[in-house]
Amino acid sequence: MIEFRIDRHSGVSTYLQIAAQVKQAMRMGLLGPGDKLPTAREVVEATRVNPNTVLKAYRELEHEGLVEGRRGMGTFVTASLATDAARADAPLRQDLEQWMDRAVDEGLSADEVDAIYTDVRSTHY
Amino acid sequence: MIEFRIDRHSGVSTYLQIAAQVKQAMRMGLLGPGDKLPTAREVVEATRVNPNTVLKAYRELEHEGLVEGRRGMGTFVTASLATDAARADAPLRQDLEQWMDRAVDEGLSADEVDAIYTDVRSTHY
Amino acid sequence: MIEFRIDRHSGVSTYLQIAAQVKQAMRMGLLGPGDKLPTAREVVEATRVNPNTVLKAYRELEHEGLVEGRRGMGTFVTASLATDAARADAPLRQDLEQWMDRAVDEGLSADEVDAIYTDVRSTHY
Amino acid sequence: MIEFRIDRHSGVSTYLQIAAQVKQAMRMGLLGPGDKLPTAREVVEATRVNPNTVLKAYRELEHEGLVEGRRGMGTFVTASLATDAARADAPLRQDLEQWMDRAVDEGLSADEVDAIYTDVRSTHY
DNA sequence: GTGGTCTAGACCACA
DNA sequence: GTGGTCTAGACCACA
Repeated sequence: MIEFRIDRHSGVSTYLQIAAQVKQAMRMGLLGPGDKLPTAREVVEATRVNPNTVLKAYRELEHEGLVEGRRGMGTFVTASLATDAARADAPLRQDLEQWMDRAVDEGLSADEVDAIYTDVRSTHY
Repeated sequence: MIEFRIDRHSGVSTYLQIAAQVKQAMRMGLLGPGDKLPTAREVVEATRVNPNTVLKAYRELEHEGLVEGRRGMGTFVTASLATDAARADAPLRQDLEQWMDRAVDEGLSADEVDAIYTDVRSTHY
Repeated sequence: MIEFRIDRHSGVSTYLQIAAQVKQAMRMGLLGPGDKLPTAREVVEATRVNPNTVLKAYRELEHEGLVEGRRGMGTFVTASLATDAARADAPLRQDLEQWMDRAVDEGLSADEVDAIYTDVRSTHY
Repeated sequence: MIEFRIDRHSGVSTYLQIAAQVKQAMRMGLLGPGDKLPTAREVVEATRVNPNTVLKAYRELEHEGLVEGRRGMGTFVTASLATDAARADAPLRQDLEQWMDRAVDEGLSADEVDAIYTDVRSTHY
C-alpha cells in the first residue's frame, strides 16, 4: 500500500503532493489498473492531514482519468503509466543508480545533486 | 543577468520559484558574491509579477544569509554556493549529460526521466 | 491572551513591534510552547493594523523557529525563551524593581531612566 | 567627538538612530551648549552613511530646538539635557552599575537584561 | 531610482 | 474560520 510523505515546507500544496506521489508510483509500476488507493481515513491516520485534502487529491486524479472512486468501496487505479524504462532492471535506470552511487561517494549533498540534475535537464528538455 | 521563468501552474508559489532560481544560479556559479540581482522593477518588466512578490523572494534569500538588500542601490549576492561538482567540466556532471543524451535518444519523455530520477534519488538521500 | 500595543511614532515598523512583543512575552514566561497567538483577525480588531502586517510579524517569528502557523487552526508557540532570571520572584529582578522605585521617588522621567540604562548597558554588553 | 553606531538591522531608520544618539549624549552631559557636532562629511567617513541622511538627522534635532546649524561653520548644540541623576558619580547610577555587574556575573544575556528592564519599566512609567 | 513597509482586497488551501 | 499568497498602489528611507 502506498504511503504518502507530506513535506509541509516544500511550498507545494498538500493535495498536489498526494496526487503527484500517486502518479509517481504509477510510473514506477508500483500502482497499476485495479489497485486500490488507501482510504481517506487511512491517509489521515498516517499523515495527520485533513480528510478533505485527501479527497481533493483523489478528485484531481479522477479528473485526469487515472483513478475512479467507487461508492462504498474505495478509489481504484484505472490506467497505467508504467514504462519499461522505469523498471528496476532497465539498463538506463541502473546506470543512473550507479551515477547516484558515485555522487554519494564523492560527498555531494542532495541539494547539489538536484542542482546538477536540474541544470542538465534544462539543456535536454 | 539572471532571468526568471515563472510557471504559474506548478503549484509552487511565485516567490519560492524566484528564490529557488537564484539559489540554482548560485550553485551553478552563475551568481556569486558581489553580483547584483535584477531590481524588482526589472523583474516586473520581464515576468509580469508584482514587485512585492519579487521583494518577498529577495527577503527570503536575505533571511537565509545569501543576499543583502541595500536601499537605493539594489540587492546583492553575499555568499557562494558554487561547487566544483557543478562546473561544466566536472566528470560527474559530464556523465550525467551523457546519461541524459541516451534518455533522449531512447525517446523518454521529461516526465519519465523525472520519475526515474525521483525514485533513484529517494533511495540514496 | 497577549495584547499588542503599537506605537506608530516610535520609528520601528509595526511588524517588528508585534514580533518583539511576542518575544518579550515569551521571555517573561507569559507565552510558552503550545500557546496560541491571537489570530490576525483578533489583532486587527484590537489594534487597527492590517492583517497582512500581523501575518508578516508571525512569519518573522516562524523564520526564527519560535512559532508555527497551522492552516485553519492558528499560530502556535513552539519554543521557550523563559528564564528563571525573569521570574517575578527572582532576586535580580526584585532588586531592579527597588531601583526603579527609587528612580520614580527621585522624580526621574522615563526618558532619563532610559538614558541611564542605555549608557550603563553599553559599558557591560 | 561623538561617534555614531548604526545598526542596519534594528528596524529603526538611520537618521532616527543618529538623532537619538545625539540626544543620549546630551543627556549624559557628553554634549552641551556650544559643542560642535561632527560634519556630515566626517560622519560619512566613519559610518558609510549617505550625507543626506546625516543632514536629515541634524534638521530633526534643529526642529526640536536642540541644535543650530551655522552656515559654513557646522552644527552646534544649543540646549542642555544633562541631569545630575545621569552623572557618573550619581548614587542611583552607581547602583544600576552594580546591578548590571551582577546580571553579567550571573550569565544573563543582553536580551534577557533588556527583557527584565522593559518589563519592570512598564510597571513604573 | 531602489528597496522597505503598509494597506485594502482578492482568492486559495486547509480544518 | 484561519493562515498563505498575490496584486495594486501608496508613502517613506536612502543613495
